Amino acid sequence: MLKADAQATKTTKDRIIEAALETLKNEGFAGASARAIAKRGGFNQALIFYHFGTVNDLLLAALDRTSEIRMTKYGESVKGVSSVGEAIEVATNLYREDLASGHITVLSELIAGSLDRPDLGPQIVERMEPWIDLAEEAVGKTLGSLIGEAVPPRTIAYAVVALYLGIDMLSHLENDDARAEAMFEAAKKIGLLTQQLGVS
Amino acid sequence: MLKADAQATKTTKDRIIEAALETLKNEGFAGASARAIAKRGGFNQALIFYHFGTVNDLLLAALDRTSEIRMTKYGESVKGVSSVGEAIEVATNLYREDLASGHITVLSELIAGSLDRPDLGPQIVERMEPWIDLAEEAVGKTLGSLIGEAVPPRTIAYAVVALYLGIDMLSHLENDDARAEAMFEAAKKIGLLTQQLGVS
Amino acid sequence: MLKADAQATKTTKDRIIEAALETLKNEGFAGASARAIAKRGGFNQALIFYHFGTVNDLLLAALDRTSEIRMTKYGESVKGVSSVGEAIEVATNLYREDLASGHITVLSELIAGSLDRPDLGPQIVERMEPWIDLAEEAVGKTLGSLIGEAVPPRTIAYAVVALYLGIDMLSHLENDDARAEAMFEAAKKIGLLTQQLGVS
Amino acid sequence: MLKADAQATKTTKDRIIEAALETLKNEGFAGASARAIAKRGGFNQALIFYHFGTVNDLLLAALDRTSEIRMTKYGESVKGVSSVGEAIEVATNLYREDLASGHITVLSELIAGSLDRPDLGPQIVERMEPWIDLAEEAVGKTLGSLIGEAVPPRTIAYAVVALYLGIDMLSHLENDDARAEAMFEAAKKIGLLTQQLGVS
DNA sequence: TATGAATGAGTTTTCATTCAT
DNA sequence: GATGAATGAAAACTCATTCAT
Repeated sequence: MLKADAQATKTTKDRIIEAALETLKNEGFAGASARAIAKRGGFNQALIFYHFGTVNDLLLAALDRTSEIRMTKYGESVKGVSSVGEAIEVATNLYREDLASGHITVLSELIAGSLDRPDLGPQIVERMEPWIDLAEEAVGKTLGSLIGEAVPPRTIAYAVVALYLGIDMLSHLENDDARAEAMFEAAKKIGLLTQQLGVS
Repeated sequence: MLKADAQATKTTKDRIIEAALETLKNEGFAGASARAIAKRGGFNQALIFYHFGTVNDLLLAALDRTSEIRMTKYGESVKGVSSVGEAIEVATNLYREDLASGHITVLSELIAGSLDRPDLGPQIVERMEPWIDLAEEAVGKTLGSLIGEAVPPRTIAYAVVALYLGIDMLSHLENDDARAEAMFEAAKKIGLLTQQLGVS
Repeated sequence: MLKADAQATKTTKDRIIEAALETLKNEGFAGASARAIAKRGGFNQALIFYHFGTVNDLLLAALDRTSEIRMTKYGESVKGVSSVGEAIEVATNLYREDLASGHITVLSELIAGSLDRPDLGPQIVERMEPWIDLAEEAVGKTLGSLIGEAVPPRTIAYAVVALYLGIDMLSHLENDDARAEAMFEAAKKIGLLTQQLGVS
Repeated sequence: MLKADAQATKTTKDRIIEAALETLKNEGFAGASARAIAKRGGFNQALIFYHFGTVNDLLLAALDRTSEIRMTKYGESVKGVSSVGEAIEVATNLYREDLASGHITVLSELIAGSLDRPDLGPQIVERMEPWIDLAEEAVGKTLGSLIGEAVPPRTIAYAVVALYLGIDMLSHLENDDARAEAMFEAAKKIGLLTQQLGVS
């Protein structure tokens, strides 16, 4: 197997994964059938099964891809954070990117779909862990002693992730990110307040 | 048609709606086919189309039913709230009921499914408005001037709803409400802190 | 449900079963797909699943049908048998009918197919029992003391059934029943011989 | 191409044929797809088409292989036979080997499958001839004048082959060779009887 | 009001086979 | 010789929906 071959393989798998991601973002879990994905990607349905075995496995591969990309960006962004204000700014920017790219939508659609396909559940949980770890790290960095003592950072991280999911769903539902923007603006203000008060 | 007939009709519609809710809770949007609903409810598939026209319309009727029930409880609970601490306690209790009853799951499944069936979207939005109104009312009652001036109550209400959705999804995904409980416990502590600090 | 309804139902199921039998006879187990059966019968594929659930279940229903018809004829024919000569004549006639009607072919195709679909096996075994019982009865009636003491009638019955299966397969394979006829002729002669010798 | 190459080729062809035989024995004709065979043998699907052109041709090659092996053993065993008793003993032993090795199963699965793939039929017939010849030879050696005059040995040979096929199918169907054993025991007794009576 | 029957398009997945390398 | 990739057709089965009764 030459390098050219390997690249060709990767390219096809990539095309399939990308088509799966696009389908998930645009038609949701219930619309992400092999046929729909193949049509969107312009390739033969059977290729999905050749390369991924089952639709479920393709969907998980798509989640992996999306997580990986997201994780890289998140990791970089979190590094420089040290205050609540910065954290909120970073979170806002990341969220905007996520909303635009559809990363969270993919996640929320898969979570919703996991009710119908129970074997998806544990695999999604597994793939979310590093993300929550990262959120926890960021929270730990910025949270002062007062709250930090009262509330474990991991719990806050979890709440942040939950909030992200919820905001993304509502934004998609309303086809409008005005409310999301309002929330981030509010978060900014609250962040400033807490800093002034010295709470954090 | 006598009253008895009308009641019989209502009873059948009720059975169908209940079966739809159960199916939505247990198998998700992707699993809520006419066949699956009819099987769960023990009635003929065709009844769904006779009474509701399409599966989509049944699903919306189910959302109506669930919203109505929830709204009644929420309205009652919100009445007596006047402090942040009380609000958090009430919210915690309501959430526990919601998680147990599956109300929010129905909602989040429908929101996720609305990507695949775009005509669902606006109708869900419409049905969510009163709920957000209620949350806004509760927030307005408890939020002090400081934050209240900085952040519109409706935005906070929106965030609360988003958080609810997200927590419910994660709890279902992990098949474990430990983290949700930890969040509510944390909220309680933060509520106490803010009261002590006089922020709210 | 009126009688007309019941009959209409029965008629459709009948048509499906008959199409399945024809397909099994003409295209074998490997060719008896839902599509092929529906095409032969001139009805919608989905009807098979509506009425029988799975293709396997339809195939078993077809075996039931064929067994039932065969059993009736066999039962009548066996009644009047008392000597080896008569038994062989009856067996010859029955075999000719079976070959013409394809009854045994259906059976042998299903047995062959049961290797691929293991759950078919036990259900075929079950359906064969009464047939072996009948053969045993016939053997018991005609076998004299000499052989009868040495060999249990059921074993001979089993051998007869096995021979039937084998002859049918070979006749179909060669698309020629000359050899089967030669065998029955030979059986006749041997029967006469044994009678002359007083063996049976 | 060197001898080493030729051998390598032969080895691969052998591996494919062996995998085909195993698949036929374990999953039947309907389960003997290129994919299933390749998986069982641990080689690439495409090799089947490279070496044999079509799946059908591989299946026939497998039949050739099995026939060849069987023929060698049968030929050796038949040589020493001279009485009915010996013949039955030899036949019993050969059958036991066949059942264990699956030789007859391969044959009966292909015969059953030939209904679906008519071009298989004549080729199987062709491959069976030498086997029937051998059975005829054995029958000729042991059958006395009395029956021998009345019934052509070839007809008896044919019946023996048919019986073998039928017994093998039933044994596989029931997953139990008790009845086959009972038959051979019975054959032994009948053989003794005929010898005592001087029939053969 | 209710239901069993029916259907055409859809679902996931496997099929035999080809092809470029 | 061998292989990974690719494909169009076919597999079993389900979908939402309609219709006659």
